[in-house]
Amino acid sequence: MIFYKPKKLSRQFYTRNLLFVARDLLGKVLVKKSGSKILSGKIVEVEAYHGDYDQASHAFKGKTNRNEVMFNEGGYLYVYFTYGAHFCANIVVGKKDKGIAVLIRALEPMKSIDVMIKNRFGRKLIHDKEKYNLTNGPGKLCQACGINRKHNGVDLTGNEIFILNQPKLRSKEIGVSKRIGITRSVNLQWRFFIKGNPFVSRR
DNA sequence: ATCAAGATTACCT
DNA sequence: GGTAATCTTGATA
Repeated sequence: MIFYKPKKLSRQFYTRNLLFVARDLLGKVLVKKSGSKILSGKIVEVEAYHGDYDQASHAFKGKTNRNEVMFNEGGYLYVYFTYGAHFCANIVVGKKDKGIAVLIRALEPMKSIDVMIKNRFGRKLIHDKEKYNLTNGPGKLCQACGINRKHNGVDLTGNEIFILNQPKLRSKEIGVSKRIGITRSVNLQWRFFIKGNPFVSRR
């Protein structure tokens, strides 16, 4: 039996090439401390956004009040509010002032699932299949984990929110597609997901 | 000051 | 598969 001791991802992990970081984030474990509880989930779906030549990126038109965290160096959390209702969480990637990030689109819940259920629905699960509706979307996973505007700019090398390393996936385990819900730069194949995972937002 | 768009979701047929 | 809900933001005047 081989034991794999998960270690927190370092600054160095995040400051690499965007598409490498995006793919490598699949299978890693997002951890958020919430009072005495520790919430966690495996990252099963992500999308890459680049500030320079990607018109779908919030950073494409340069730095604004909303997106300024995207211009940090890699390893910070960029959280934005959209459609009057939802927060979405991104991992800032690359060097300072680049405006590069990876959107976390879906998690497979692991720890404190009871808290996620309460955050999402305010009640216990009625149908067993509802567990697949907890964190299978960028807004849903933020609601489940209690991620909101006050987490914008959090340093992922700190202790409040961080990501644990896991063994790298084989490329045959990773699916690739166009990104979802955008209207510009739609042809970039910058969505990555774990093939066959039931918590991915769209099958 | 006003306005249109939005990296979504839930609910409808 | 279609669409209403809801409000912040950035752009324009």
